Amino acid sequence: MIAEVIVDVAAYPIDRPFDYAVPYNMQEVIECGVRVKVPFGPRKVLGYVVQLKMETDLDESKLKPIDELIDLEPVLSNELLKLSKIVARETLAYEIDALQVMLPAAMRGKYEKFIEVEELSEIENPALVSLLKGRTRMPLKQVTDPALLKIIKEYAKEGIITVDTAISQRTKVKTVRMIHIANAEKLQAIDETIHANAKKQKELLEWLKGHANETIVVATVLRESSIQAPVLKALIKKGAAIESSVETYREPDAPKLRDTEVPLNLTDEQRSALDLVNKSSDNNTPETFLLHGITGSGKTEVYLQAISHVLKKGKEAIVLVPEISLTPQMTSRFQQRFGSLVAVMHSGLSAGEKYDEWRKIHRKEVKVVVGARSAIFAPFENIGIIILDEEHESTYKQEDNPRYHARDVAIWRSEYFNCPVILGSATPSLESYARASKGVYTLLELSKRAKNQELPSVTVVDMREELKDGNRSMFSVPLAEAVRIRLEKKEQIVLFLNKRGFSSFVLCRDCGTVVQCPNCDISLTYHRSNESLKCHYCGHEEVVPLKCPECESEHIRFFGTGTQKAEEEIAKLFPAARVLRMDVDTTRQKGSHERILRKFSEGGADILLGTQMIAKGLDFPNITLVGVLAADTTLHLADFRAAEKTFQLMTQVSGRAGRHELAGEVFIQTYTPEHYAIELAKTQHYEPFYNMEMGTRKQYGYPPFFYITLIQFSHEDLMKVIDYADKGATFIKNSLSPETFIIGPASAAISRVNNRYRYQCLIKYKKEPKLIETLQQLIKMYRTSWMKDGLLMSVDVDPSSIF
DNA sequence: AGCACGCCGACT
DNA sequence: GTCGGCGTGCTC
Repeated sequence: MIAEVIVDVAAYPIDRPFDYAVPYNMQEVIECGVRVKVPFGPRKVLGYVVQLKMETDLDESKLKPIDELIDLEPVLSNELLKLSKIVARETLAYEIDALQVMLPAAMRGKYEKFIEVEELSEIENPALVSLLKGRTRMPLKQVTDPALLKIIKEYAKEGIITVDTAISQRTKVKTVRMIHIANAEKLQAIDETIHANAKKQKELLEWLKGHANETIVVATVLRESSIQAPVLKALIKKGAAIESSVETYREPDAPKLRDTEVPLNLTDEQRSALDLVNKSSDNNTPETFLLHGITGSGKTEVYLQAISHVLKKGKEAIVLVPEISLTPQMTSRFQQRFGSLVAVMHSGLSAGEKYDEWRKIHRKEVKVVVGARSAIFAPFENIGIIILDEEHESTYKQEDNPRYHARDVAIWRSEYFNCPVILGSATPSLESYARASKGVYTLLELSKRAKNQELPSVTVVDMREELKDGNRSMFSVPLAEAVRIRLEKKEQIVLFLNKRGFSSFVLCRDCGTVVQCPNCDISLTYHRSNESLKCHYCGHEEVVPLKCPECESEHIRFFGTGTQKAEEEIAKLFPAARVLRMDVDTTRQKGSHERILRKFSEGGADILLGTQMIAKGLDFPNITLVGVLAADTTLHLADFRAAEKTFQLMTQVSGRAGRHELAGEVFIQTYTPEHYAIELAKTQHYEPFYNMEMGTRKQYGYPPFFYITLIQFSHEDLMKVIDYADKGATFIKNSLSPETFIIGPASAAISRVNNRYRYQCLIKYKKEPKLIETLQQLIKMYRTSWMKDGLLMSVDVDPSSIF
């Protein structure tokens, strides 16, 4: 028997299956989808069995045998193996990367070299003898002296020492030690053999007698009997109990309320949406629905009941949410409805916890997984529904290899399992809404809020007028007044500012110099906490200059605002207000996210000030005012999705206000109130924005009218990057159809990062059957020759941003 | 990617 | 004379 194995080596010529002989003793147990340890050249590596066969094109006597089976059961189903091939091809990634992304990081191979000595007496070197301490096997990394390494090499040549690579998981299965206590007669018999002096043993034995035939965790036994471990050990030796290790899970410590929530009554709109989804699931059709529901319209309830429906049929469900909204508020709702049938996967879990959640899914102990992007690869084998909440979020696109989009994977899996997909959003991506309009997806509309509350009233404040009136604060007069009123009424306020830190740049008022990063083509950001200037791209950090580095003027000023500065200004304007700041800097610690939100929900603060991360999912009854301090920050990015992102953000943020009994009010401060993304966010009507934005996209040839692929080049040498970018663009031009547009190559928006010059090239196409093949050839040229010259190139099919 | 093999300068 | 520098080439 022969196994095709994809080995854990990400390199161009290795990106294909290698054939291995399956030793006789493995033939009965080996299956596709198990991990194996195989010899590869002079070393041992981890690999995935992707195919079993009886014949090979190679000289069969040259095949090496598989060294070891790492799994007895497949960790990847045939469906996932098939999917990995597609993901690798469509995203132009290595197949090994596509395989690894489907499994928790804990299961990736950890390699450790060991030296093994057959006959210790043959080792004469005293340093090595003392290091071995009588062991015949020790980790090679314990040898630090380079001279000794050389000696080991020599011993290895002579065959006295062998070097062996151990491959293990990064994180092990957690086990607890348990004992099974013998029956009463046996305990009595042992009792009679124990000497009367052994008081502690007698004491423990009495305790054990009270628990005859039971299986108990060792730690519990010791605690409850107040006896030390050695005593128990002695009794185990005498046969009073049998000790064993039992696999267990690391329980994420989030408080779990289970099975306590019941389905809510549905509105007519929710009901008809649910009926359509259930019908498609009953008919086993792989239909994709776009659930377009305004904020507060109760999309989650539709998800919950659609899941209920498929669970009743014995099928499983995957729910994806953006990482940022994977708050306890969201996940506990699923746990309350489905109890212990839910596994949760998010970045806050440790590697071990993620691994445990994965094992629960793999063993079919749960039926629902709620998680971020990578949960789309949950190892279910009978999926009944897949849901992507906030489907427009760019976090569904992975930014490194394999650059897959969870939405594409969801649709592929739904076709395999013949089940529906729900894409849910208040502000769908243009791509999805366009597909729904064309009938590719089925559009479901929720146009009313579930509790019939009014949408909050939105006021756009023109900050140019404020400036003219002499208000140079970051709070306009109307917003400041509104804040003051809420503070008086003891209602809560959310303030949104899409920029962390303090100031965005440092400018000399005499010569106009902006302090730049020495390695990148970008200005430095001022951080108040340690009085430094930082580059957010390469990590460069320097002290704040007191004089302009160009003209030595002392008139240096900080411009732009971040959350840190906003916090200070609030303190000045409203000294009595209690403020909670929530951004990357205040949520770095594990659990701080939850802590801040809990404090706010318990009324521990009046104002929640934050970035992106407060835009979604918050649902607190007492929030009646939302203020967007600067709506323009996302609007002027050099990206075709800038307007869409801004509209989505404004709508999402506004949706935080007045979700319950109290009416909500929203203020949006901007320097460009006439821009349609802001103008139309006022009414929070999606359709007019969609129509407007579609016009722009059509005019400039962007998605959804064209597909796009972005190719980025970078090199330390400006001339070389231009040269290679030209070569690449020319190659693509010559290979693709004449209807396809090649934009560039042109310098990237940030033309230099970390001392590397950046160029990029955009491919726009409507239909391009040869795209993947062409890109494969381009990558081949890059990997076989250009890379050696110091070039870095990346290919991103359907990039989330071209910035 | 690693690792071994192989062919040329500065040291015991 | 040897140790070791990293160029080149292969991995079932």
